[in-house]
Amino acid sequence: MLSSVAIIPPIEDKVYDYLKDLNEPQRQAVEKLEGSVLVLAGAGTGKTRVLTTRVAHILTLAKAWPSQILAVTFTNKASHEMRARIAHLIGNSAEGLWLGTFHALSVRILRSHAELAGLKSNFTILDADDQVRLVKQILKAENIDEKRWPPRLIQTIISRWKDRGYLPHKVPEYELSQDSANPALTIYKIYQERLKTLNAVDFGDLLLHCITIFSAHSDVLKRYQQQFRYVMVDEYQDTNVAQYLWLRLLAMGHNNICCVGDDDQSIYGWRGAEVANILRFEKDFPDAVVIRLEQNYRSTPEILGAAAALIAHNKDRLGKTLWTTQETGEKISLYGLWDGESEARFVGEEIERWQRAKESLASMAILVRAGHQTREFEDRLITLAIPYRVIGGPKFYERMEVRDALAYLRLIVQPEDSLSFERIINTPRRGIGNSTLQILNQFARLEQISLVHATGKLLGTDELKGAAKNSLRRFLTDLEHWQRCLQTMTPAELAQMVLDESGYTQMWMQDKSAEAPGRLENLKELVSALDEFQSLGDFLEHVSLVMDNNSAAQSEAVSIMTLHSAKGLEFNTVFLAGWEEGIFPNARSLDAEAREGLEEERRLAYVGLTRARKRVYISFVANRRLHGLWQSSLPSRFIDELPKDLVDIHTQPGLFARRSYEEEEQRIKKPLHLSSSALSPASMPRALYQVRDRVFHLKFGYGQVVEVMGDKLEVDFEHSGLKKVMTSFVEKK
DNA sequence: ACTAAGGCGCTTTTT
DNA sequence: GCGCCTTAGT
Repeated sequence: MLSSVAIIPPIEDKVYDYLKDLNEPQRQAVEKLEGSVLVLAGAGTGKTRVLTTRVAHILTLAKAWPSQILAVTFTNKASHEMRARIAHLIGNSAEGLWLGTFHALSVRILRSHAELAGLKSNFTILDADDQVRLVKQILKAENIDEKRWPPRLIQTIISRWKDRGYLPHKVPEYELSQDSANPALTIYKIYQERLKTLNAVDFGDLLLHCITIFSAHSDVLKRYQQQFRYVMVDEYQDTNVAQYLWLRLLAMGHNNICCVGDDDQSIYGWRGAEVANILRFEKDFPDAVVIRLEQNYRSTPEILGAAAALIAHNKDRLGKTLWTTQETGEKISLYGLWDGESEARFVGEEIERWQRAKESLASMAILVRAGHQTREFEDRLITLAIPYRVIGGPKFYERMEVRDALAYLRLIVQPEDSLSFERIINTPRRGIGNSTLQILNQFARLEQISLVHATGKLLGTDELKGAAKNSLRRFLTDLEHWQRCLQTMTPAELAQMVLDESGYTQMWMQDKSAEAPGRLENLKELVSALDEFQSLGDFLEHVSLVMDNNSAAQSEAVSIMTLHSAKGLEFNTVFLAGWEEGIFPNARSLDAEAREGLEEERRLAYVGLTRARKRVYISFVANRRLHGLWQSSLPSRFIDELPKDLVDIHTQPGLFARRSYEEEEQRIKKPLHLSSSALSPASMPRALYQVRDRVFHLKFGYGQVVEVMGDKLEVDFEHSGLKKVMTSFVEKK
């Protein structure tokens, strides 16, 4: 397992060149190799550079072999980037590094000790979609009302528990007290059992199984602890508890751990990330040294000043102040507009303006809070014939036809994978309907065997009737045939054959819909992607872990994406659109845990601002169509948090003349903003409200009318409780 | 077993 | 406004 690659002896006068290019704190972070180090790296301060240089430094000083370095990232993209940059610094002597995402590294460990977790080493990795389907099955089997307990919700609860390191028997009491009827824990237990029979794991399990193995088998743990002399972690603010535990266990041997992160850019709390991990670092690692990287190499002083003032409103932060030697630049441009359409038109015009000024389209980005907001901008850019790309859209491996094809392949490699069986047993149509599937499922459950196995057994009985029986027999014969070909054919050949023989290709060829040609195209692409792999197994693992977006960098195009996907990127010109209360900060983030939610939204705003090198536009509108209904909206409170002297306001005073958000709430009776004018779509004839009506409010979210008092309503909001609101601020749903 | 129509819900997303 | 998912109807 240890790499046998020799370290190339350093050429004396070239050795430390890489240190000369670093600023003082960066150099400290690179040279402080022993003990625990937390590098607080603000946006644009060169954190990737520090990490890669550090790895290079360890290897150059021959402090460790590549295989003794564990470098963990959060995304595949980041780990590829890091690998490339290390290779650039020191050449191929970096081969053998344990560099990858938490999940990829966990798979590597888990495959070699699968039996200790009750798995076979060819286990499948389920994605979120598979998980939901599994939960759904369990809900059905347990006769639990799917309306009351949506599978999606249960899946999220289970995943959050896993994020925090809770196996079913470890879920603490207080987690359950909320609703005594909450079936999540019951489902969780069954879910884990089902995973075992499926010889499958979900993403959370990858970490948890490792932790369990390490805790139960000290010899295994010790081996890894001795191996990893130096541990490095990128984006530490995004780690969850399970990842923290995993790291601690592995780093405890030599106690040389270096975590790089930025608490101000922690935006994945809703996914289980714990800012607390970074806030507590000094307590968790007692001898810890904290190094702050505060010199920013990206943005103008105006942008940094605005970002700093904004983020200063957060309480839970370690605090740092970004500075730059850059010359004065442009102020933040703030635009208030009438509605979403005019906002899109405005952004389009500015893009054209900068394009004429010889700015590259690729250096511009439109950042929005939620995915659905991209559409208005897409529409506009299409009419203007400005090339654009939407980042983070539907991914190749998430497309229906690709998932179907993968299900076939997974079933061949791992016949226990009953989820895949169910997915494709009637795709294309084979006359296997719900009733047949029910019989199979019942039998499989009873006998504790896989669906494939159950099908085989049932074919020898009279349980199954004519047509269904025949096509099932046919399917099993095909499957066996394909399995035999595993040895003799290349993965690509096999896949092509499977798609043809199963009738799947034909199914799409006969389909007259507009998407069909594209789907066939995708299937072709899938087959050709297989060419690069030695075995089907290798490929399937690649797919489940490395859901690479593969959006080949089309050169000249404006980027449109959510603020979340923008983290880590930078652009000359950044348009921050839709800065309105309820949208950004988003209403749903506010109601759950008001302060934490708001602070995370503010960090998102901070991430947005700090993406820009030269200039930032912020825009908000007075009227927005949301869920098909017109809503009047207030400018985001974040706008008030920007220093007035760094902002150019291009807006009628009426649209912006507002002191503070709280004041506005008080004065809600005579709102100043334009939407109260008679021309506003929001003031068009309004539905009369009745008790028990379901309503939506931009700030408070969804709720039910409790009392109607003229133009005021008392509403019981789902997350914010009882509130009195004006009818003009809610919409009937 | 399959299709068409109606209801509901609706932030962010990587692994 | 739209897409997904369930249900009812053939």
